[in-house]
Amino acid sequence: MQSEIVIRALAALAQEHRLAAYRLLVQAGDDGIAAGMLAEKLGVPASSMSFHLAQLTHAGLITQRRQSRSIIYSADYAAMNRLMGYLTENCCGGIPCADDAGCSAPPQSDAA
Amino acid sequence: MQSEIVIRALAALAQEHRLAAYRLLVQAGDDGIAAGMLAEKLGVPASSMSFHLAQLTHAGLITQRRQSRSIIYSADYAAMNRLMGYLTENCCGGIPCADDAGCSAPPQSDAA
DNA sequence: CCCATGATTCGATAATTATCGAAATATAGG
DNA sequence: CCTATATTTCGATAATTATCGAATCATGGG
Repeated sequence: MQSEIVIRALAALAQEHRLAAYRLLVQAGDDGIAAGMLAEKLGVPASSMSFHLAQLTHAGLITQRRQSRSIIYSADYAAMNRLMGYLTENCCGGIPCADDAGCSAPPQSDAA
Repeated sequence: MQSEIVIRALAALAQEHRLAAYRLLVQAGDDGIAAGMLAEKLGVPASSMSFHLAQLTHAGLITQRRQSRSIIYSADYAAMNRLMGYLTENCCGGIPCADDAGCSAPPQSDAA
C-alpha cells in the first residue's frame, strides 16, 4: 500500500459528512445505502452528497452498484483494514509493544 | 470518542509530511524523535515541521517532551487504537463479518 | 415518446489549509 | 551576560477543498 492512496483515504474520512456517511455504510453492511437516503439522513443536498461519495469512492473506501434508478453504496472493509495496517506498520520498530499501548499491528507482508 | 476529535486525527494524518512524520514516530517507539531531526529527515523547513507537529499534537496522536534544547515527539499508540476502534464500530450492524472482510473491531464499550 | 425520479456534473464562491522566511522564545555553555 | 542552538510563533500568500443551485444524464413506467 502506498502513501498516496493512504492519504486520499484519510482525507476522505477527515470530513464531517463523509465520516458520518462512511460510518452508516460500515454499519449497514453488504446491503449498503442509496445515495439519496444518505443525503436525507445527513441533511445534505444531493449534489454535495454526491461530491462526498465520489471522494470516498476515489479513495477506495466504498463501492457503488446501480439498482434500478438508485445507486447503492457499500463500505469496503478490506480497504479499511489495509489502511489500519499501514498506520501501525513496524510499530515500535519491531520491539514487542507494551499491552496497554494496544499496538497489535500484524506484520504486513505486502508493505511498500 | 467523539467525531470531532476523530476528524481532527484523520485530518492530521491526511497530509504527506505529517503522515511520514507520524510513521517515523510509530517506528521510533518510546525513544521518540526530535523536531529538528524530523524536519531534516523529511526535508521540510523547521517552521513548517513545527506547524505539522502542532496539528498532530492537537489531534492527540503524538506527545512531546523537552529534553534540553530539543523537543522530542513520540507517537501515542493508544490514541491510534481508539481511532481505529471508532472507524470499525458496529461494523456490519453486529452481524458476524466474513473473515475476508477482516472486520475485527472489538465491541467498543466507551462508544459515543 | 413523455414524464417523473434518482443521481451526477458543472461552475462560481466561500472557507480552510499549507508554505516558509523572519522574528521571537527557551535552554545551555563559556 | 553573551552567544549558539533548537524550536515555535507570526504574517502574508498560495493552494486546496467544501458548498450548493442549476443543468445534465440514466432508468423505469404509462
